[in-house]
Amino acid sequence: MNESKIVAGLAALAHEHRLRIFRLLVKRGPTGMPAGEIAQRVGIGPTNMSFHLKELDRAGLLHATRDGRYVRYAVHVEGMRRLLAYLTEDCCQGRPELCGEAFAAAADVCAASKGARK
Amino acid sequence: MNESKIVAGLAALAHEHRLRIFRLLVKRGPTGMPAGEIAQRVGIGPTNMSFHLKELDRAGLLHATRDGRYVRYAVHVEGMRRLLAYLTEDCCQGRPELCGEAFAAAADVCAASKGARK
DNA sequence: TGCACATTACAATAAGTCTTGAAATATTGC
DNA sequence: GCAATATTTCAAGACTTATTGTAATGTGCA
Repeated sequence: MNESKIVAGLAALAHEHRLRIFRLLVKRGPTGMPAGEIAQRVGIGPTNMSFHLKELDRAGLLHATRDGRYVRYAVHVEGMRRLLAYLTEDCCQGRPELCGEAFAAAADVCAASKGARK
Repeated sequence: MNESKIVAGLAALAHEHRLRIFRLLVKRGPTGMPAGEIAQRVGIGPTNMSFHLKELDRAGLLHATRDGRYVRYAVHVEGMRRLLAYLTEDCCQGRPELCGEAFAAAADVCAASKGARK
């Protein structure tokens, strides 16, 4: 995975409105939500919303599909996964005895989300 | 966890040099590394390095400890964990049947890192 | 076709971030 | 105390990003 793509993904999320958009769509799941409804919930104008959605799309974190006169946006899960993976990759030189319990908490977060799936 | 702290954390990582610094220190583990050595490996000057380390520190992703005439920087694991947790929180309205296998991959990444610990 | 609604593109201004060098601070060993 | 090394602070300039209004595009329906 390309470093600059990861930077783009992080930069896309590093904004109050875009983070809210992203989390809203993470919660919503693959159904997604039309741009206008997102704008209403996040509380910003349509021009500004379009700008931010484009940023998230370009970063590979959302994808857009036209649905009649609406455009629905939904989370792009694979893009999200890559981001999380990149940040934790090769922790402690691959020798976990060096970090001990350091990453246990991080692992547990994800284990919990996995548990919630079934 | 405060939204603006998460934004600060993501913004801190959303930069080529800072992402390299962070990953370098994730790989290194809790031992950390002196600022000068980080600068050398990442290939930027000391002034600029100090600027970026301060950003990561302020965002709660690193912590600094003085070690003689050096200052060692190491990953702040709890800050990192909060960031990852926030992004995946409440996926699919807590009803995983909505996203199906969507987040399995993300969970597996972390499960793998957990597996690597023992 | 023509009107209404949803979204995007463009342009301008405002605001924030990155990089650099020179100077300041902290620590060690003589 | 003084010189050497490590790191940080400060200030200036270049660069990038966010916001806003207005205009354009795309779609559905009468």
